[in-house]
Amino acid sequence: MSDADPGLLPARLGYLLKHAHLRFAEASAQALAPLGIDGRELAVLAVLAADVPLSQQEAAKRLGIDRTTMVAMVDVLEAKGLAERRRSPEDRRKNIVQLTAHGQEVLRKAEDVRVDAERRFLAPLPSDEAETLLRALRTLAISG
Amino acid sequence: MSDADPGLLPARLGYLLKHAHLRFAEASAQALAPLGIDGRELAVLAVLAADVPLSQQEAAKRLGIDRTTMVAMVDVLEAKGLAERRRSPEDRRKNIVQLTAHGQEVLRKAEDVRVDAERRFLAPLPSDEAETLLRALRTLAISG
DNA sequence: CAGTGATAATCAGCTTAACTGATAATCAGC
DNA sequence: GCTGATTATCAGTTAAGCTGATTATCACTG
Repeated sequence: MSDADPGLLPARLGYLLKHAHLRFAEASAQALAPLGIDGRELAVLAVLAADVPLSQQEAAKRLGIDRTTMVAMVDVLEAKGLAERRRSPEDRRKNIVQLTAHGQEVLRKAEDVRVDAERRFLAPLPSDEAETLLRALRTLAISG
Repeated sequence: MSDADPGLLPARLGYLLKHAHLRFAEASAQALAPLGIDGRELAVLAVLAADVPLSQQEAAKRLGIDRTTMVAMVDVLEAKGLAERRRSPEDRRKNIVQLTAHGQEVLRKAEDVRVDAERRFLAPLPSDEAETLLRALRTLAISG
């Protein structure tokens, strides 16, 4: 979606949140493209890298995404050789999903890329304003 | 999409922007529901209420949405009796879209509802923080 | 004033990201 | 060993947006 003419819209909170997100998502996607993943895949990789190995449904819950969406995400991560399913020995209904060595490597690089993309995206703001933005978003996004 | 467990995610800008937007969109949709419109329709109504009458494509540009999306939006607004198409006398390719009396009435009420929904959504923030948030979002969303 | 190219609205169809609901395998408790 | 819950999966649906083609109209050029 392209950007609107400036007019009455900049006053609308919904518009601002939506377009700030769209802009960041685009910047982030561009930055991650050389690594062959997108922002959603990075988020899944990061969650799967938790100290404790997670089943698909546990990982989905941590990410706030649907169980069926997680199936598709793991499908693509597996196809890219970044993660692997294996049946849990204790509960054979569960798939434990773990990063491959390659997946860990990509995650490491991708986190650097993400941090840098966030820094660049926030660069137009004075640093105290950027901090306040993050704090406010945390309040609003996380059961605020 | 439901919310995630708090964990490493709150640090991620993309996650915060996305979920802040989702939360507000939901609150806004609920608040507007009694008026029979959603946030996108309200935005279109507001743009169409501009002093100068607009063609579909002009309105679409101001909103930053696609021309074909605007066709569908005007379809539903017309079906709800909130707006009307008429051929422009000067350029018969263009549809001038104008609010009906009912559309203006709904717009007036809906703007009050929106302002109130924004106020309530931002209520968890100290007021200086809310102001900074809006300023920062404006910078980031509008060609920042 | 006929012909050519651009522009406005529309339509059909595609894409993406999410969802719901159903199914098969497995587990836990009685 | 049954019965009911839970896991992953699949099929199909929804929503918002897009692209590309079509039709009508306009503006310009010769």
